[in-house]
Amino acid sequence: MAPPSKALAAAAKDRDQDRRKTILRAAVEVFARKGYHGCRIADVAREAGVAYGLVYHYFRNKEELLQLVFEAGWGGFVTRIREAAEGPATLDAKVERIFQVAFDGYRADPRGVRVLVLEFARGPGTGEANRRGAFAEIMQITEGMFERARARGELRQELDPSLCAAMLFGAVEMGLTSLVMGLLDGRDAALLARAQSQLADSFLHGTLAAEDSWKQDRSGSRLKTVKRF
Amino acid sequence: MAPPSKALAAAAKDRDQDRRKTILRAAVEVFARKGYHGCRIADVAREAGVAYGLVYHYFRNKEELLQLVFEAGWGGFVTRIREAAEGPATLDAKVERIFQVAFDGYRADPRGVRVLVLEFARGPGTGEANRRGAFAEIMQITEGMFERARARGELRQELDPSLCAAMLFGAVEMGLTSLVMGLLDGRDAALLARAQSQLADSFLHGTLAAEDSWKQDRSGSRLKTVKRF
DNA sequence: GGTGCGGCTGATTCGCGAATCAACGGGAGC
DNA sequence: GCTCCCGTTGATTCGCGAATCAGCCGCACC
Repeated sequence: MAPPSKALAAAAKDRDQDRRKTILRAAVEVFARKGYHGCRIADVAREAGVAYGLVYHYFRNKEELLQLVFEAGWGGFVTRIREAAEGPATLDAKVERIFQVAFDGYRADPRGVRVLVLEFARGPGTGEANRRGAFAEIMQITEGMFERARARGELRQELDPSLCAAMLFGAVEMGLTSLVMGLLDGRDAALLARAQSQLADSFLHGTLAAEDSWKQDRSGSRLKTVKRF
Repeated sequence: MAPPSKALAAAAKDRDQDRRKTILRAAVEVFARKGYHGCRIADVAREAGVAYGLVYHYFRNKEELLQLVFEAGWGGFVTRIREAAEGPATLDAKVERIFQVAFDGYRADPRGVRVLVLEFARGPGTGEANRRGAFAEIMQITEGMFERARARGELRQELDPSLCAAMLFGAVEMGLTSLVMGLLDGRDAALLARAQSQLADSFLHGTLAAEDSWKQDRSGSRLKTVKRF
């Protein structure tokens, strides 16, 4: 064993990290329940079961708390999305994987996703730049994915990759928003799975380049193909 | 002419309404620029060129200001969406019309749309109930549209109308968010038109029931049609 | 048992901004 | 020209909540 003082220091460090985790967890909880602007530091402290002042012992201020919650959740998400988007798989597999990642995130930590969705891209305040950057980053990754797919002929030639990215994340975000707002029941696992696969499927069959006969059906003028019956 | 006192009263009422309009306009401007929480009443007053206290002469408090901005913008939007969704037109015409309505709104008043998009569906605070209700309302209208379309065979049978509604508004909202966040250049009219038509087109060809041969291609198991090449 | 240290506490301070209100002024009516 | 009314003003009040800080335990070490 190491000298007692060392062992103690290590233990202390562990407890320190535990405290940080506890408080961050509490922050997620409270932000999810009342929103960033709708809660007080006191609420976070109470939720964590610690004294008011201790929050300031571990974190500089309220904004840093939000920032860290944000980074923790978003960072993992971006990593997974990047993995999904940059492999050698086909476009449809990648898109399905992206929906999978998003919904798995929700399954694992609905509160955390709630904070990300609700406080995301929110109006000016410290950290706006960060979040705008985070948003831009993921759009860029996805845009790249669509660009490469288009070059390979997997994506319809006439589609703009950046708009595809916008639409993809629109579908993801609104799907999650429906959960977060309670319009869909997030506890119903079957419903979740169904939503995930349907969103991916609907998205894909609108953007995947056709590989068979009906391709020329739409390669012409795309807009205003109004058909009555 | 009416007696002078009557005429004056009318004129006064007009000026009153003008003031209200001016202040509301200023509020939209300031909310768009700094966000609801990021601005002071003083900012609104300065923008409107009136004294601080006058804002309170015309409006009960800051929240009422946001509420009215919200109602003005959202009310018109809902009305137009309802008109679009409830006519006898085909589903694809309706969907195109919905994108048209959303983008026209942006063209007419980007600031107003920015406030709606950024402050919309935001974390708890007064008016949450209102906004959740507004959100639910438009989802419901759209869901109804998809349900009827499905009954008529215009929508793929296996799709859930409420998820279609979520996806549609996801596409709309994220398209507008891209504009609002500056990822797309909102001043480029051609780009706007292109975005509008592409989003509608991509959405439709993923959800419209196929009317010709390739239908059976996808009416079977929808998920995981991974094709390598 | 004493001592010193550091994690922890929460009453206090401080600043900000929403909301108030007493007074002002300019125009209408006499 | 005088007066009264009311839209308008902005200094002031008030409450809230972020951030501070002066100590208070409890524990390790002696």
